[in-house]
Amino acid sequence: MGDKLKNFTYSLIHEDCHCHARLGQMNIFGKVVETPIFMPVGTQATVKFLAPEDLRNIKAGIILANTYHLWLRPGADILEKAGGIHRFMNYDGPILTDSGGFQVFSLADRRKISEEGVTFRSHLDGSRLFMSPEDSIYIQEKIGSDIAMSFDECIPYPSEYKYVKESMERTLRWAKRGKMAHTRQDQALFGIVQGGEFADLREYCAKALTEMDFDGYSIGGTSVGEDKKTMYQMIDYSIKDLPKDKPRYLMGVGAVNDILEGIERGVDMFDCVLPTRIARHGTLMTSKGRINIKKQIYKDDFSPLDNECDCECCRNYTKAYLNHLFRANEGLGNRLMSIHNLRFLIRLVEGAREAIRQDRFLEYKKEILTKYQFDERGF
RNA sequence: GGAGGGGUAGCGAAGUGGCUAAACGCGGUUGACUGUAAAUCAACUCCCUACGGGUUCGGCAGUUCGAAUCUGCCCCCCUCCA
Repeated sequence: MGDKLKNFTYSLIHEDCHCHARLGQMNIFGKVVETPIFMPVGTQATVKFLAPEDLRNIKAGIILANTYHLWLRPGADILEKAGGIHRFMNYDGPILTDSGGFQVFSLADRRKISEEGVTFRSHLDGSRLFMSPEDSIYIQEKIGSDIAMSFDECIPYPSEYKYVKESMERTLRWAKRGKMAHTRQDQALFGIVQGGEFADLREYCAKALTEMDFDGYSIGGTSVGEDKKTMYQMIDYSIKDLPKDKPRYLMGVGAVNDILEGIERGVDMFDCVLPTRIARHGTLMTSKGRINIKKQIYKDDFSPLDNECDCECCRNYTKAYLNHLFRANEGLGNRLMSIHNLRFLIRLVEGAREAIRQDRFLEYKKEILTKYQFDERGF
C-alpha cells in the first residue's frame, strides 16, 4: 500500500482532441506534478540566485541538477553524506538529474569518448576523470535525485549519418548498461532518444528504448544548432513510437514557441537554462514580447515589467529599478529577473494545461504566438 | 614667494621622435545566449556625406622629412617648504 504511493507513475489525464498535446499527472514517489511542465535548471544544486523558497513561490515543481558538475564539486560522497540533494540544498520538490551527457557535447574539446565511457579533463582543475554509464547512474543514486537520466552522447548538429548512427547505437548500449546498474527503487530512470535529424535513427532508438522499458523517455540532441523546422521534425520522429503511458521529456528546450510546438507534439516535460541565463544577461520575456532591461529607455520607466505577471518582481518593482540593479551589478536584479522569466514560462505551461483540458490548445498556442511578439528564436 | 610633480579621447590611465586615431580599464551603445566552464561573451565607442576623408594628446610659437613625444613662452592643477 505504502509502496504504491511511493511509486513513480504517469497518468494521462486528457489528450487534446485536435492535436497530440496532453495533460498528465506524474506521481514522483509521493510528490505530484501536472504536465506539461517547465523545469528550472539548477546545475550545481542551486537555481542561480534563487533560494528554494523562491522556487516554491513561482510553483516550480521539478527542478534539474547536473551529475557531472556535482560529481566534480562537491562530489557524490558529500551529497550522499548530506542525506541526498534534497536535504543538501533544502528543496523538497522533485529533482531530476541530467546524466552528464550534455557535458559530452558542451565540453567536447576536453573529453574523449570510448565504448567504455567518457574521459573528461576537469574544467575546474584539468584532472582526468572517467565516467562510464554505470558511474553516471551510481553518482545519480548518491545524489539522490527523484529522476535520473541515462548517460548519453549529445551530438552536435550537423553530424554525418554514419557517426550519428554509431553514436546512437552506443548511447543505446549505454542506456542498457545504466539500466542494469540502477538499483534505487525510489528513483525513476529515463532513457534518452538520440539519432540526430534522421527519422529512421530516431525511430529505431525510440523503439529500442521502449523495449528496455524505462520510467520515461527523453528526447535529446535538440537545440544544438539546428533550425527550428529540423528541431520540430526531430521531436516528431522521436515521439512517434514512444509509449503513451510514460512521460516524454524534451531536454534543454525553453524558447516560448519551442515549448508550444513541443506540447502540441505530445511533450510533457521541458527544462532550459534560457530563462535564467538571459535574465542574468538582462533579457526578459514579457506579455509584450522580449525586452532588454539594460536599455536607457527603461532608466526612468516606473511601470512594472509585465503587468499581466503575478511574480514577486512584477508585483513589487519597476523597470527603472531593475535597470538600475542591472547597471549597478546588484545580485537582487539577477534574482528578481530570474524569478520573472521562470514564472513567465511556468505560467505559459499552466495556461497550456488549462487549454488542453478544454481541447483548445491550438487556439491557446495561436493566441500566445500572435499576442506576444517573439522573434524567430521564440523569446 | 621657493622646490618638485603633472595636464592624453566621457572618466581613469599607458605611450616619451616615425609601426599611434593613440594600449588597457571603467563608463556608454548594440547584439548573442535553448539537458549552464555563461552575474558570460562579441562588436562599436574623437568627427564626417564613412572599404574613404577630417581634426587630435592644456594653449601658442618653434625644431624636424616626420612630434602626444624635443625646445621656448603662457595658462591650469597637485604636493612640500616658507
